[in-house]
Amino acid sequence: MDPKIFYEKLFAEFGDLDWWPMDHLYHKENNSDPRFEVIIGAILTQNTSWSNVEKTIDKLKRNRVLDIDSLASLDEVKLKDLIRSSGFFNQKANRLKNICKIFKNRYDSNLDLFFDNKISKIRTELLKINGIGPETADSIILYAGGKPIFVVDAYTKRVCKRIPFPVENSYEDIQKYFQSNLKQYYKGKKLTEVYNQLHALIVELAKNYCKTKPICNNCPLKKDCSFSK
DNA sequence: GTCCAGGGCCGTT
DNA sequence: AACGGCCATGGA
Repeated sequence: MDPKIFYEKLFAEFGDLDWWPMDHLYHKENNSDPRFEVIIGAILTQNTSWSNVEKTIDKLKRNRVLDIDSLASLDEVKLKDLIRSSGFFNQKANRLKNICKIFKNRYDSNLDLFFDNKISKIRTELLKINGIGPETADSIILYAGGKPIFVVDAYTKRVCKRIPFPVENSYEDIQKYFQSNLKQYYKGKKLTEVYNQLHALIVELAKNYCKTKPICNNCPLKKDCSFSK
């Protein structure tokens, strides 16, 4: 299936989502850096529903520790308790503290310094950090850094396998496939928005139709998909 | 009670 | 390189 048709059919079904997983965070009164909230959210939401993460983010805010320096120095046992609702709290607490220490020590707690680099350098840097794999790194680059990179998640892989698209089911291959195609089709448009939008559309598709147990009946891609046949 | 959620790490083959 | 076990809570 042509990625452009794919994009357009999903857009026709779900519309302009202007989807941003941490959207609500931007409209609440708080004096913290929204980019940092995105980074923390990206770690916390690993294999975890966002509703569970919201509780944690709110808790961190209420305790006024949702900033690099506070989390870097916060007692780990206390942190585990604060993030409990996000699951995997032992490893996540450890990883969060480690990440904050890195931003504090290497970038003087200044995210401008960190994001003021080329995407490839930022990505390499992120992937070296314990607890940050490809999807988390790319989410941080796209949503916190506002830089154009296409995020591949479990939903994307599932959909790619079922349609199917002519790519191997590896992260990098799928990412390159969509990036090169979308770049070509949407010259002139802001790639950050295109990648953001397509990811949002895929999530909607996967949540509503392309579930673990797919509901193919009214799927907008029924005619294009080989899975249900 | 069971399933699943927008992963990543580590040990084993 | 690929795969399985593991980590943990909360909502459907």
